[in-house]
Amino acid sequence: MLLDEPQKERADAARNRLKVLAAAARLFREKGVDGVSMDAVAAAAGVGKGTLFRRFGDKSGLAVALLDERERELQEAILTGPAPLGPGAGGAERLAAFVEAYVDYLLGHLDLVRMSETASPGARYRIGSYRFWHRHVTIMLVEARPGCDAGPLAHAVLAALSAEHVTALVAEYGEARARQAIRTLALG
Amino acid sequence: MLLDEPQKERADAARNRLKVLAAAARLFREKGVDGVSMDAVAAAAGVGKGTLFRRFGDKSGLAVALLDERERELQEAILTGPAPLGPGAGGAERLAAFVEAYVDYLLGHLDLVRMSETASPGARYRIGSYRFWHRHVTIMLVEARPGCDAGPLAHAVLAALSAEHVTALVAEYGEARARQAIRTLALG
DNA sequence: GGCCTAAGGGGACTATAGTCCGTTTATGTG
DNA sequence: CACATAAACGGACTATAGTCCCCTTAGGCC
Repeated sequence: MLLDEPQKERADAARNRLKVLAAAARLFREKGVDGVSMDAVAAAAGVGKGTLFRRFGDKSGLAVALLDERERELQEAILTGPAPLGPGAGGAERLAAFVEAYVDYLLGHLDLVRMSETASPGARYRIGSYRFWHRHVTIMLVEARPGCDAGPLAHAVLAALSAEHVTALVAEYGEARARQAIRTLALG
Repeated sequence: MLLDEPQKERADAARNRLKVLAAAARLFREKGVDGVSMDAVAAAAGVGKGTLFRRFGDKSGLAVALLDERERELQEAILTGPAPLGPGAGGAERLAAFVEAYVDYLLGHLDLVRMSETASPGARYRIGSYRFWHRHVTIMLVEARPGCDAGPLAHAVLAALSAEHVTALVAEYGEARARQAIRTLALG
């Protein structure tokens, strides 16, 4: 028994998972996130639709899997990286650093994040990483603004960081001004 | 030529429009907004699918049409009603009154608003009423917080009022605390 | 009233997400 | 190595949003 595989995954399953991720990444790059159907992903990966859905649940699950590595980097940086994003700085400063880093991440993968958040109603709030961001922002807010109702306020901050909202801001004001506006928000 | 019908609508078209709205309102009330297909609406109204889509564009268009009357009431109250919602009060006070009134409207029709905002990607920002709310909030912010970047900030306030976000807040904290949190937000 | 035309009507058709279930296969066990 | 079994596979099937285009009809005009 290998210690780094707590949940055993059958060899063919692992192979197919990699084939699907590679095919999906390539298709999305070539044709854009919209304009690629799940059938097309399955065909390009050389697997059946059943396999695709069994493994990733739905279209947003596929997007989440493709974003996974980038998300983990950001989460690592928050948990154990250098200040001000990581531990060591004050709540307000860490919060500002998080928003900055999250916007970088978001603008680099806007379409994919959008797909992960909007594929099904309420999908955004069920993704594991959303709960991570929410928890982090809540803790930073408690430190930065003692006495505020941090839980709901953290949701509001994240609402301004939703792919849907940021997409609209970028379309209306351009990337630079949109970024500045979001930055201002988190500090206010 | 009737003066209150600037765009002439044929008699059969008007009849069918009313039949569809009545059938949709009934079905949504009986079975919930999810769980009613456009086919079902067309069948219940006794019209073809083509007619349904020709008239309302898509599912979010149907939701918008059903919400139209309530929205217009709120818009009237803002434009010509008594203060503090209508003209006469200061920007901060009017903004708070708007948020309060909007949350009332939203919680009363959460599923329908949600459908109008999420039926297609970016739908929310294309609806006429969104632009009305945005314009109003922007003007109130300019008055309440001179020098702020009011346009993007107004979008952020409205992001916290999206059906998706409010649905999540209500699910997590209950209606009373969610309402209080949103109220606090707009003032902060 | 009869005609003409543009708007309206309707249902077959397409595209796509997601489900179901009979078949295949990887892998542990004797 | 043969076998058992649980997991994985895959493609036919369903549900539903939205499109297309041919047919019907309202209503202006003589």
